[in-house]
Amino acid sequence: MDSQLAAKPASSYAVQGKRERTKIQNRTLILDAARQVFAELGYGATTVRDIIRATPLASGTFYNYFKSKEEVYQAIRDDVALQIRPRLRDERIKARTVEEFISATFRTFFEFVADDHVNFRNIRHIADVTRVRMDTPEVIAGFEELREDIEKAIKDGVFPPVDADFLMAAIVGVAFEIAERMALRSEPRDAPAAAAFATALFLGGIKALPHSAGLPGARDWARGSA
Amino acid sequence: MDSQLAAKPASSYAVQGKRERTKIQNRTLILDAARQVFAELGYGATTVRDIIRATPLASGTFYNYFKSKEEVYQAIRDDVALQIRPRLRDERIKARTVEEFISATFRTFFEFVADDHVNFRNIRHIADVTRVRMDTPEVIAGFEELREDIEKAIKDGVFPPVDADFLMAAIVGVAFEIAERMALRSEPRDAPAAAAFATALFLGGIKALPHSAGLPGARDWARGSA
DNA sequence: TTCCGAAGTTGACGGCGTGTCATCGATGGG
DNA sequence: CCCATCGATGACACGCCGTCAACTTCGGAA
Repeated sequence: MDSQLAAKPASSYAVQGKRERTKIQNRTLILDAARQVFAELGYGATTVRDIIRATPLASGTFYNYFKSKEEVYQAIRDDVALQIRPRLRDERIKARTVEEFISATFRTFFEFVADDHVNFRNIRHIADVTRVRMDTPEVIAGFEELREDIEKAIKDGVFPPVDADFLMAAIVGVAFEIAERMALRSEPRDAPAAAAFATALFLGGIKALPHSAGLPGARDWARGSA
Repeated sequence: MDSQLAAKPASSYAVQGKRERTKIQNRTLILDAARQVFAELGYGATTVRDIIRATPLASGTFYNYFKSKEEVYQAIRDDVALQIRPRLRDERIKARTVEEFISATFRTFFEFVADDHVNFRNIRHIADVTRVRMDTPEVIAGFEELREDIEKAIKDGVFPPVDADFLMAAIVGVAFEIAERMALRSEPRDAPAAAAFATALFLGGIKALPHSAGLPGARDWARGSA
């Protein structure tokens, strides 16, 4: 999307023209302001105007970078997803046992969340009472990576033949919901405790899961395509 | 659309004054229109004006019943929560074993979701790509009921002494996430399969959970009160 | 039956956020 | 040094928001 790979010929690698630099700077300006304002007002109450007002830019400029506040939010979430997905995948690929697979997944996730003081915590702490969770396509892609890795682990005999789709959903649900509870508890965040809990739950649980030999009906995840 | 029912005195017992009847009717009119419009446009894109336009009422009337579209949404969600909470609680109170507790919880929940063609499915099927989940106070109260019941079960020796808060979060996370996957799969909804999966996971998992004798740090759920 | 105060509905209005676009200043290749 | 192009700017037209004075309807009292 953005990127420094403008690949001029043999140029030194970071000194783009002023045009490109301002572009990156403005985008960053908007994203930082958005994080700030989302945290202050909550996602729902925030307007595009609130965001640009927290910026030296003019209102029209916003629309050169994003179509709406939703898109800004997605960009922020996608940032996080793109940071954490490779780490998770690396850990899972290394796993040779169920224990390693599950434990690495949860440890990585909860450590990341506990360390992340910018995105996760602030944005989810919405004003008033209602909670909101929004999964962007990039995040959903992370879920599907997890499912694929589970399917591969089953094929390799690391996992018993369970319903990979449901297992993925269960892991995701537990990860997010416990992360929320962990964040609610007083500082400092005890990521290892959260990881230990979730890991134990699944290690014990997976053994007990129904072995779906043929995965009846589990193959047809209705693709989003309407 | 009314008229000859003017007969007041000798009528059956539920015929309140016209004032009260219209009030109920208007509220219902708005809620039904909202369900409709949310399903059509998605929650985010819907405006209060869209809702009243799907109604014979004037825009000002809306605000005699709700403060905002958020409040309408909450009312819809709360309806669902208030329907399902007593059922869940009844089932859990009857439980004499871990197995009964977990199994009843998931069966009740997934059956409810599978049967509910009005609220759950339509509203959650937001346009485009992003998914949204919003928990109203009434829903959150349901979560806390579950936690209380777990705590009671621990005290009664039905459950091992685990972290009730995390266990509640895990159950909630799995329930919602698997419900979503179940809804994505092709008709008909296989609630028993979903319930079987989730139940097995937790039955196996709870045995393996760390026995938090003193629940270090688990006592201080930061209350929402700011 | 008639009357009147209270309850509730109506839609126009001022204020604000939205997304667009003509204008203009800055940039950088020739 | 010049000027074509890129992108920032902010005014504008439009629509939604929440309010409120005027009006309609209801129902109790005489």
